[in-house]
Amino acid sequence: MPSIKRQFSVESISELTIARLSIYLRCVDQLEALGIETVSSQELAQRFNLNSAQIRKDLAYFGEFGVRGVGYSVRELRHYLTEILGLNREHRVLIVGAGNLGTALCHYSRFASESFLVVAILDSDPRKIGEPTPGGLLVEDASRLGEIVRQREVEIGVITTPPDTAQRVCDQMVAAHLRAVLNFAPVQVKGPKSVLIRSVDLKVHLEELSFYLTHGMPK
Amino acid sequence: MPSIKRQFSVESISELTIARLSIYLRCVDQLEALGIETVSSQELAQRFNLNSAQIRKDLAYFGEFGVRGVGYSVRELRHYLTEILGLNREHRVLIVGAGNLGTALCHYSRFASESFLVVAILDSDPRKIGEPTPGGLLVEDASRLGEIVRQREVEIGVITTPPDTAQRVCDQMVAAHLRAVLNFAPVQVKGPKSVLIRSVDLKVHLEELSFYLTHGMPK
DNA sequence: GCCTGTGAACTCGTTCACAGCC
DNA sequence: GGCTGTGAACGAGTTCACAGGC
Repeated sequence: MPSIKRQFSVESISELTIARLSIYLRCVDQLEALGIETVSSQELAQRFNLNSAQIRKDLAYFGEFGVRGVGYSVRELRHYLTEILGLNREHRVLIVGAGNLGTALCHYSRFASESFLVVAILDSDPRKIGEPTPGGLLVEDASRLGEIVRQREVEIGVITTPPDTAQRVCDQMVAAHLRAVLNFAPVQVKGPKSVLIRSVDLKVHLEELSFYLTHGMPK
Repeated sequence: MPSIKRQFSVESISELTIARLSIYLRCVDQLEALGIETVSSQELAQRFNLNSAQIRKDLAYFGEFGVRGVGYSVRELRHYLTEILGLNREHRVLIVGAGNLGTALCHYSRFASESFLVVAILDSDPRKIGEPTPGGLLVEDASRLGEIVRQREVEIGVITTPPDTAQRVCDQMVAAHLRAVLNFAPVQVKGPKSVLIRSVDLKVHLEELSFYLTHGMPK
C-alpha cells in the first residue's frame, strides 16, 4: 500500500478540495459498511451526486491511490483520507458558552467523530459554573481558559457565546495559544493569521433560504 | 427612496453573493447601532474585512442604492437588504429531532432573527413527545409532520436527527410540501429540485480544521 | 475494455480601473 | 474631489477529453 505524497503543498490546494475530502471519507465509510470493497470514481460520483473528474483530481493531489482499469480500494481510500485529514490522532476541543448550543455541541461532537474530544466547556455565568451538561461534563469558569488550554493540551476552541462577547472570547483563545477557532456566534470574528478561524453561520444559511423562498429557486 | 430592481434574474446571481448580502446586512445593523448614517463601500470593506468592489457589484445586481461621491445611507441599505433577502415577512420553521441540537436550535433561531419562527419540534421517541424544550415548546409526534406543516403553514424544515434517519425525514418533508430544508445531520440528503436543500456540516468544518492543524495553515 | 491521472478548455467569481455623476 | 456602477482583465475552480496502464 503506497503512502501519501510527502511533498504536496498546502498552499496550492483549495479549501473546497479539503471540504470534499471530508465528504469522500463519509462516502467510503458508508460503502465499507455495505461491504463494498472496490469503487470507481464514476460509481462514487453517481451514488453521492458528485463529479468523477473532480474526485480523481482531488485525490491525485495527495498520491496515486487508484488502480487503472479497476478503481479504488474502499479500505485503502478510507485509510488515506483519514491520514490526510489528520484524523488518525485525537484533537482536543474546548467550548466557551454553555448555552443550549454549547451544551448540544459538547455532546454532538463526541458522536460526530472519534477524532475530536471535548475536554472542557466554560461559561462566565456563576449560575452555570459547576453544573453538569447533558453529556456529563461540568461547566467550568471561563476565566480559567488559559490554564485549562495549557493543562489539557487543547488545540481547538469553539465559540458558542452571544455575538457581543464572541470577539472577546476569540481574543482570549488567541492569547491562550489555541491553534484553531470555530465560531458559531453570528458575527465576523477576527484574529491573527497564525490562528485558523472559521465560522459556522446559521443565520446566513437561514437568510439564504429566505432569499430563494422569496425570489424562486436557484439554477 | 428608489425601490429594488424588479427584473433581476435569480439564475444569474451567485449563491456566494446571497451569502454576502446576509453579511452586509449584519454589518449595517452594527453601523446603525453605532449611530453611523452614511457609509462608503470602502469604509464597509475596511471595517469588516471585505472587498469594496465586490460590495458594490453585489448590491448593483439589485438596484442603484448608492449616491456617487457620497456612499450608501445605512438606514436605506438595511431596508433594501432586508427586502432583498425576504426578511420583511415571517418564515415558519419546523424542527425534526428533539435531541440536544434540535432543542438548542429551537431556542437559538428565535434570537437569531425576527424573521424566523420555530412553530414545532418533532421527535419519534415516545419518551420525548409531550416534554417541553428549554424554550417552552412541547415536543410533538413526528408522525404528525404532514398535518402540522399544513395547519401551521410551515415553509422550512430543519433536520437534527441522527444520520441514519435524516434521508427518511427529508423524504417526509418533501412529501409534506415544505419548500426548503436545512440539514444538520452528517449525511448528504437528496430531494427533488423543487425543494431547496442545504446542509450545515459541522463534521466537515471540524475535519477541515484538523487538516490544517496537521499540515500547516492555508494561504 | 475500463478506469486513473492530468493537461487543456472552459466556466465562474473576483478584482481592477475608470467613465459618469454628485 | 470622492464614490458609485460596470465593462474588461484576471484568477480560481470545474469539467472535458484523452494518454497511459491494468
